[in-house]
Amino acid sequence: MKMSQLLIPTLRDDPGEAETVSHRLMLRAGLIRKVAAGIYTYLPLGLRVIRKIEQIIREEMNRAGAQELLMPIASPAELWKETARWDYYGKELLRFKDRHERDFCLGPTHEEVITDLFRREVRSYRQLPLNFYQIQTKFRDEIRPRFGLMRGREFIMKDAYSFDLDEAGAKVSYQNMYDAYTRIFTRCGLTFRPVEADTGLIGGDVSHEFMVLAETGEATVVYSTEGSYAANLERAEACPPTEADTSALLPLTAVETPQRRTVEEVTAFLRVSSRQLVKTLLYRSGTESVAVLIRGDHEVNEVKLARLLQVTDVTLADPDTVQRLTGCPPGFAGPIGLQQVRILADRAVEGIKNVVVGANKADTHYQNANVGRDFSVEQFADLRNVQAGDPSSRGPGVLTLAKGIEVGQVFLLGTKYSQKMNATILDEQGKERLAIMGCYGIGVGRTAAAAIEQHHDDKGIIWPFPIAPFHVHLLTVSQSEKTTETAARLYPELENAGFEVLWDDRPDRAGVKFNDADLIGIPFQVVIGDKGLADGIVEIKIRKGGLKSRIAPHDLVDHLKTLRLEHDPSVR
RNA sequence: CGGGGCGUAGCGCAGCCCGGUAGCGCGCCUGCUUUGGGAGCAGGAUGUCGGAGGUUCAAAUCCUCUCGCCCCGACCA
Repeated sequence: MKMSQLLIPTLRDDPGEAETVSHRLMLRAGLIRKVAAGIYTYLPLGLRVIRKIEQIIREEMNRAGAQELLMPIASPAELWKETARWDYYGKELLRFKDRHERDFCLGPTHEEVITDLFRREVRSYRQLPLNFYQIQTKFRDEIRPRFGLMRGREFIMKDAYSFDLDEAGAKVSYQNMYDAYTRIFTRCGLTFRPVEADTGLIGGDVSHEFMVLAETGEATVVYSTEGSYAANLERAEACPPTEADTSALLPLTAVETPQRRTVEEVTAFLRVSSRQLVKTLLYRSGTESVAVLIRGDHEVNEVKLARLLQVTDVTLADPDTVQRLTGCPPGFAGPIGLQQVRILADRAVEGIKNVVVGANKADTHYQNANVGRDFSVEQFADLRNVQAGDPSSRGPGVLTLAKGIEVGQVFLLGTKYSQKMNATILDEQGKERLAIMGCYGIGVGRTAAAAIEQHHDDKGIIWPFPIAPFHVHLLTVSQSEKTTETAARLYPELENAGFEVLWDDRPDRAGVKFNDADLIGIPFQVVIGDKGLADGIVEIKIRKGGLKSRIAPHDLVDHLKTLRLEHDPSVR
């Protein structure tokens, strides 16, 4: 295509609204424009990238035996009420009424709609397994959309749903999708890592997230230095302490700790290690309050706590609630004499002796408090975030933390939706059985953003070949007839050889074209100008690495074909 | 939801404190020259100064309300 005829509004200055690399470059390279917070138009160049990623997804989903369909964006409240997610989903679900005052929402995900389809249309186990997918616009009214396509409110998602007769079959379907995702992200040129994940609002039993490792990632990934264990921090299991504290129990003593509230202040004041302090945090979930005991150098993992309590979320109690439950202001809560609430504790608290705890009295702590002797704990559980250097809970090695962008997630749902919506099928004995489901999502725009996060330099984007908007950026750097004629001859030759070519035929100066080309990041740049033609050559620059070579025009196509073998895995 | 910041030409910004009727750079349009890493000269167009209300002879500027956007946080006692 000719650049003079495409809307590619590149920007010379960084737009003020963008901070992260991918957001900035997507705006500067003319891929997207914002319409409202978290809502974007995909410009021609951006859409080509999106379509490339979608195509890879389609090919791999089809190869995995999934079938494509397309569900509506708007869905009626009735379906969501069947699963109770009409209430559960909260403000993220964008609701509206039609002209008859009937409730609708914009689909943030499509378990309800697909399960409804399934229960109406599928009767027999003979039709299973089934896997449906769509690539479609989703809407989630996020609390804080940010970073361009990374966390939008409206975004393109590939979602797939599998239906099996039994657990074993569902596991095969799950693994099948796991493998397809691995192929998809590999083909997109991403460095990623599948990690064990929490299931959140979608629900279910088993889940993995596909994380692209990048500093700007919003998720924290935990992985073992030597073993294969990897998990989202929300999920990562902490090992119980291995060494038991064998110290003799010392007598409990109350000490004054005026104005010392935080772990730092109290431990500094009492000159003890933060490992010798046990903090008492009060949490609320719905109507219930619980106290959580955690070692001073650890952090509570609220996802783990919520799962233990079997609720969707927990929040730290506000100061008034703390005052009411403990009789003291925040900073001095402790387990000794604490009434009215259940006391839960992280496993790391179980074996330590002679600890510092709050005294439930302003400006006072206890020293040498001991579990069993001075207070009791209803249940010990894994309730903390793992830390770098902790031993891996499975396999060898210690844990390392890194930031990651979640580009895909797979869930084994079990019967969560089929049960609520009564999606049954007849088995060999003619008995009705609930379908076992799985669901599988990929953020298409986020995948593009993640690719930029991983592949860029200070000049601009460096697209991996398979998802680049074009393969070859043809730059004519003179306006002479000779140059134009050469380009006009090479352009169709390249296209006939299977290259997608963007020809910068604009009457701008060379510098402008070079800078735009580097910004846009098409893998191969071909420079045609009078200087080169006088020597009988055109120039090739590989965007990644910047390697330049000079080549006779009639050898260009063959040479690029050879280069493509190196850069495009799909032609290997 | 809480905190902070920002809304002035397509983009990046100045002007605001101290009121006097809007400016700079880039981009855009015309012409000439130039033409291999963001050209030069000359001429030109473009703003309801986010919106509403108020104060004033006079408001981008002061006051009140409101909308939008960006960033951080959402309580670790």
